[in-house]
Amino acid sequence: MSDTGVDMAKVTLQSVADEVGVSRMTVSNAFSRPDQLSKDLRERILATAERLGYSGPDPAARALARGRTGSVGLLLNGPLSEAFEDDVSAEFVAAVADELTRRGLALTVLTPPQDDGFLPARDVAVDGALVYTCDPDSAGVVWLGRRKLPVVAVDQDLGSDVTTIGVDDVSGARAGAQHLLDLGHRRIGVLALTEQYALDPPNRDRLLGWRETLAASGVEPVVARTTLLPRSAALEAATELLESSDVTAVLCFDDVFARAVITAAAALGRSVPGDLSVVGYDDSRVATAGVPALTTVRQDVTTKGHLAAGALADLLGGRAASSHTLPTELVVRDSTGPVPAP
Amino acid sequence: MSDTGVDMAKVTLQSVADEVGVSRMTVSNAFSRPDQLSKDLRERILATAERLGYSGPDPAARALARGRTGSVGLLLNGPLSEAFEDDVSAEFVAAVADELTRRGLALTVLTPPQDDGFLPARDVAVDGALVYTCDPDSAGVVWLGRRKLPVVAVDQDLGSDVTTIGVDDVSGARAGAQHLLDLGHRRIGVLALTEQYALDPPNRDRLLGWRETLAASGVEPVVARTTLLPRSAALEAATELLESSDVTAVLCFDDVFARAVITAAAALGRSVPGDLSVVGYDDSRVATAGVPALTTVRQDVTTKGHLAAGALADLLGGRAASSHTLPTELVVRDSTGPVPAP
DNA sequence: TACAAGTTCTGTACCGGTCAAGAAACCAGG
DNA sequence: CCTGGTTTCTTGACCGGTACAGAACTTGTA
Repeated sequence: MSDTGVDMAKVTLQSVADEVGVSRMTVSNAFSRPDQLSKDLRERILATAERLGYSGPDPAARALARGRTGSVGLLLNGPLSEAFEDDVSAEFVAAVADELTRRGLALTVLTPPQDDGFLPARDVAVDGALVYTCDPDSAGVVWLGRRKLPVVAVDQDLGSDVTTIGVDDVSGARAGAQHLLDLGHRRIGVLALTEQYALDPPNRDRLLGWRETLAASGVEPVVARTTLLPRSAALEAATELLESSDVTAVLCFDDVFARAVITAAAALGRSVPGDLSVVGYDDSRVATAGVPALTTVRQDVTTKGHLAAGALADLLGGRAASSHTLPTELVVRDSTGPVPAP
Repeated sequence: MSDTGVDMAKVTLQSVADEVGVSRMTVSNAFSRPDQLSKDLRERILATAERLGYSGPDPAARALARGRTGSVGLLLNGPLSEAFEDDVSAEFVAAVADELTRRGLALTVLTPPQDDGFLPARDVAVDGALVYTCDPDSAGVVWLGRRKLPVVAVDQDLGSDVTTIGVDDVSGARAGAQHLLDLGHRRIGVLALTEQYALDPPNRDRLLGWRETLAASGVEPVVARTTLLPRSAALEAATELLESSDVTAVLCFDDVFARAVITAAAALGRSVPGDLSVVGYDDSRVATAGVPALTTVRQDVTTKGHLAAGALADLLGGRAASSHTLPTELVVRDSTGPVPAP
């Protein structure tokens, strides 16, 4: 009966089964559980399927029947541009995707809702999700909770019952601050994220670490705040910080901000590290890409991504997943030096 | 009967319906088509659902019943690291995700297969896919075809029946080459991707544009090849190019390579643009981030992403989608200058 | 030779929704 | 009071598979 091969009507498991003359279940097994039928019959079924233009079990139907989709969500806050255009986030996403693939899972980006009634965190089929520095009260996080999906939190706290992968930012920040103190700096500036990120753990913890350590030496930092985007914002904030205060060193939320401070300093005729010391954070690409190479606090973002993806995969596989706090390490390069002579 | 609110047994549409005393379909409408029932009843249903801990229709089941998942795939080649850690790709992905969200769609990254039998392009439920510079013969592309999914090709050719969003790289490359010729350069080097990317349209077209234009003036370029990763590869290739030839200018596949050439030149005691002219491509962040600012060929990656996502969304919505070839524009900055005196 | 232990394949019961058409109640106009 | 158009809710079929418990045949083995 079957003719051309590429057909007009929809080709389903059933149609292949009818054509071969076996039960639907057997065809299903031919695709999904090869050990359940004879090699001979299986090949016959696969050949017929090929001829009929059947491309294998429909993923959506399979997802419903099996109860899992083969894809996990990644919940990000803010505009995607922030996540993808930032070196550190991008590296994290890449690491997550790599590890997930290795575990047999795809990655679905659960974008924050925009205009209409479509809310990925509520409406897209995923087996679980990674929550990356999101507001715990945001719609996305709340819906994932309602759906009772397995979740792994990254760089944030979602409660003690949620597996969490984090970085010891407080220690990292402390090390950076102590480094400046050791070099003799006492008038120290800080370039952090705006209040809007007050609860964002990285921002909060780094600020905390700096403040604690500086306070222990009786230093009260001059705090300037800015946003990740637009990129020009950091430069403006840095310029203002340098113009309005007489700090001899600046601790920055990340390496990009550190570069902005260096650029701003240069524009004001001050050189780094001669006239001003600058400490970055992350040890991302830009830390070593420019001149001078940045003194910064290194965190292993790729490992963070691997661990997070692995933990979620474990959870989905019914295995236990443990939380981790990754260490940080001060890397001293060329952007910091002793206090300039008065 | 219902007690605590958070229940043990699975809560389905049916259980909510039973509790309220209406048909299952009515509950479905309460969530998916509010205009199909009285406001009063709808509120009662929603309240009951809330109390029972029902978080709305199951996405997987809905996907099967409706025939669409609400998510589209993005097929990338090579390791994800290449896609996400490259500024240009990252910007593209961000633009795609932004536009998709606006259109009520989520984005699923269809990673290339690794070890086991899991192949996202075949096994993950999506409504359509974006194919971004992939080998047309790769498993991923082939499976998307078998599944007869709506597809939009980006920066590559998948046949005339496939909607394609591309960039006029040939013209862009021509402009870059002509610029060097106009400055008087005759010994010109080229830093392209390795043969493995021979069929990659951007690489192919840029090479073509350079060659054509240079040939028209009787110039045969010195071709060096390298890979995107590891990043150090470009620096090595650039160094070798400069050491083994006496080119006075180099045309680069992208801005990152251009920076590598400049760094290599500096290490060899040659300054840009005094001793050597360098032309980048893309006008990405690194083009203006360092010194000197790069003369480069600008392409609008964000628009490319918006167009691609929009075209796919149109296709899924049953609308026609048209192909586009985006223009390029030579941006002359500080990395090119006249031929140095002999 | 006969019984426990594989293989192979089949039946039936879901998975949790949505669609399209129909029935019941409601309302206005003639 | 009857007719036709709405609004509101229900009915049955279907989306395209998978899980699990047998049934029918082979085998190994005592």
